[in-house]
Amino acid sequence: MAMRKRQLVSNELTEAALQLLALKGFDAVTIDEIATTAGVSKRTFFRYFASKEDVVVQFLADMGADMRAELAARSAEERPSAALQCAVGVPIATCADHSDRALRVVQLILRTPALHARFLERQAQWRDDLAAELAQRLGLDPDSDLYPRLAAGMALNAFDAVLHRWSGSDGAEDPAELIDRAFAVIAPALDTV
Amino acid sequence: MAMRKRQLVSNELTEAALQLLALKGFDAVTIDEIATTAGVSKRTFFRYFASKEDVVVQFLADMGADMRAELAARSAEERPSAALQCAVGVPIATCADHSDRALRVVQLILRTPALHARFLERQAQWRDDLAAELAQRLGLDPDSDLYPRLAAGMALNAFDAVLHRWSGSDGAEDPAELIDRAFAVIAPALDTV
DNA sequence: CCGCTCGTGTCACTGAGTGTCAAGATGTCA
DNA sequence: TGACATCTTGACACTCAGTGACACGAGCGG
Repeated sequence: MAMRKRQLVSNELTEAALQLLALKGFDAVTIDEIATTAGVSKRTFFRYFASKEDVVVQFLADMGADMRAELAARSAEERPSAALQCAVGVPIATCADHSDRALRVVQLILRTPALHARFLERQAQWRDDLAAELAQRLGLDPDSDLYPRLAAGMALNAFDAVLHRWSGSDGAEDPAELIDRAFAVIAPALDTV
Repeated sequence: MAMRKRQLVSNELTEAALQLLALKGFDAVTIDEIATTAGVSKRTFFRYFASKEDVVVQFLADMGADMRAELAARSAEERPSAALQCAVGVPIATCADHSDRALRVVQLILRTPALHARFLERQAQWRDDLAAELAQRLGLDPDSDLYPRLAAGMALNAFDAVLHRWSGSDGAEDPAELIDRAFAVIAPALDTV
C-alpha cells in the first residue's frame, strides 16, 4: 500500500508538471505551482524529484533500461548493427505508440536548453550501459577496447537524430523508417569485426 | 581600452573559478566566493557569465569554432574521415599542449554532473555546426539527408571517448594515438559515399 | 565645466533546493 | 481493539543562484 501511494503521488506530480510546462514553458512555471496543482507541498515535490528538470527526464527514464534489456535479449549471433537497431527501436516504438503525449514531451525537452542538457546527461548513462552490455556480448574488455563505447554512442546518436527529425516534423515523419535510414549510415562501422 | 579591461576581469574570474572549483569541488564553492576572490561583486560575475557552469564550459568555448574552422580549411577532396579526424584533432592537440591546466578542467567536468550536462549541450551545438559545414562541403541538404548530422555526431563521439580515456588515465595515454584508434572504428561509416 | 555613457556596487527580490521538527497516517503485533 | 513503531507529510527557516532597479564614479566629447 505504501508503495502504491507513492506511485500515485508521483504520477500526480508528473501529470501536473507536464501539463503546466507544456502549456506555459519551462521557466514560467514554479515548483510551488506544480506541487500545489498536484495537491502537495513544495517540500514533498523534492521528496519525489531532485529538480524541475528531473520530473520531465524521469518520465523517459525507463527507456535506458528497456534498451539494455532488448539488447541483452537478442541472439549473440545477430550482427551488432541489427541488435542495436532493435534496442534503440524499443523506445522509439514506445514514442510512436503514445505519439500525443510523447511528442509534446520530446519537443519540450529539445526546445528547452536546461532540459536538453539533462537529457543528454541521462543518455550518457544509457550509453555506458549499452557499452557494457555490448562488451559482454562480444567478449571485449571495455577498458581497453574503444569499440563498445563508440558503437553504443553511434546507436544513441542515431536515436537522437531520429527524435530530432520526428519532433521537428511534428510527428509527421515515420520514426521506424528514419531509424532504418540512420542505421544504414552507421552500420558499416558497427559490423566491422 | 574598454575591451581590454573586460578581458582582464573575465580572465581574473575564470582563474579564480577554476582554482577554487578544482580545489573544493563544484558544489562547495559559491559564486560570491569566486567573485570576491577575483575582487569584484557577485553582480559583476553575472555580467560576465550566465552561471557557475558557464565559467568552466566557456573556458572550452573556442573548441567548437576551432573544429569548424579546421574542417572548412581542409581540401574538399579529402575523405570525410580524414577531414573530421583533423578537425577533432585540433582541440585534442590544444588539450595535450596545456595538459596541466586542461586535464584538471576536463576531469572536473566529467566528474561533476551539472558541468557534464552543460558540456554535452555545448557539444550538441558543435555537432550542428560541424554538420552544417559537412553538408556544405559535400553538397548535401542537411534537412533531408541524415549523413551530416550522424557523421558529425560520430566524430564528436570519438572526441568524447578520447577525453574520457585521457582523463581516466590522468593524462597517461596519448590522445593522438587514441584518436587514431577511435577513427579507425568509425571511418567505415564516414567514408561510404 | 557640463553632460554623456559605460561599468560597477548595493540593495531588494523571486525561486530552487535543503535541514529540521512536529503531527498525522499507516502498519504490526499482542 | 489498543499500544507502539515507522513512514510520510507540511510548515518553517535558511542558503544560494540569478535578476531587476538604481545610484555612484570614471572616462570622454563638446
